[in-house]
Amino acid sequence: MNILFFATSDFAILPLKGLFEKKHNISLITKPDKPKGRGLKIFPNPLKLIAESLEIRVFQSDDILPIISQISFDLIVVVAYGKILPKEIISSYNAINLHPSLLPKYRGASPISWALINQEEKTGVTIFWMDETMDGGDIILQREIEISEIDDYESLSLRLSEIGKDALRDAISLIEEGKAGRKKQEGIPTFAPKIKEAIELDFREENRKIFNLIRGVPKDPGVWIRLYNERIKVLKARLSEIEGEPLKILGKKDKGLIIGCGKGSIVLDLVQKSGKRPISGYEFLCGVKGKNRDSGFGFRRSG
RNA sequence: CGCGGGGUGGAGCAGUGGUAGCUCGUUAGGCUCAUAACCUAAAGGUCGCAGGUUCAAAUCCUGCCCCCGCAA
Repeated sequence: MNILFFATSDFAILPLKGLFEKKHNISLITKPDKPKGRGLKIFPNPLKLIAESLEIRVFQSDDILPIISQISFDLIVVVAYGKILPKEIISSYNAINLHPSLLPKYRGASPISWALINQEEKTGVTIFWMDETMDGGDIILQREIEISEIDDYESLSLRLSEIGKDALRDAISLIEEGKAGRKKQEGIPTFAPKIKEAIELDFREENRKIFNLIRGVPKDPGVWIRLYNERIKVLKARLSEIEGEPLKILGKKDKGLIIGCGKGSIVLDLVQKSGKRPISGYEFLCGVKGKNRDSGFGFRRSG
């Protein structure tokens, strides 16, 4: 099948490879490389690099209408493209979308994060026919997976990307065989807006709630706390049942630091100060001790 | 030229011109009650690299390399 593949983020890498392995004839349309990061340099789009290594045709432009008119294809496939497709395209061609949630739950840009933040027990992927609504089209198929205690944004993204790859291949097979259905979305839609800014954690909250934010928000933009007047990014953490005052250091577990919450506590396994590389909670404590040696912070022996 | 922080013994940090320190770890010993938090002692550093200023530089100046936070 001749497929016009719209995708931009890493989430689409496996699905793209999956279609390639199925010998589909693919053309990739991806967003242009823009200056980003420190120094505003231009970094190559990883998806583009992979497509090029597979000798897939790549088109990079925001102005897609002229591109489409010069390509012949049977189906549009959209996976984490990062832009809304023009209505005239959706209404003129068959277009399907791979979305990492069990629609109609978590329509929008950050379904994986919000499933974790809201402590869902399961999530999944949906392949649906695109229409003018946002993620509201009729469903071809869905696949479910369980969310585990140790899942974080990265691990869940990877797993969803893996089953998304299979689901997409199966959906396209169904379309080729003329067996692809159109099932209306059932249930109350919920929305998963993009998380644009780093989130400051409030340790007066219950540990569970804090933990869900730490695991659910992607590293960019990430979550942080203020400790000893420094902005500390929290990269990895676990739940702990030890009780204590919010933000108080209660102990050490492995290399992590146990911090009290409004209820229960959290083990900070990996943190990062501004301008520094990531370190364990324990390493963080070593430096703090030196700096606050005389300022009465709570690491001194209580006798 | 988007804004900014940093490279100091194994780890995390302090130290802004005059004998290189802290916490942890390590090693040896003591004690044995110790959620990270007992006591004593020891080992361990060409202070990112190269030049310069100075009687004297981790500390000031110049160039280079490397790491990172924010913002977009």
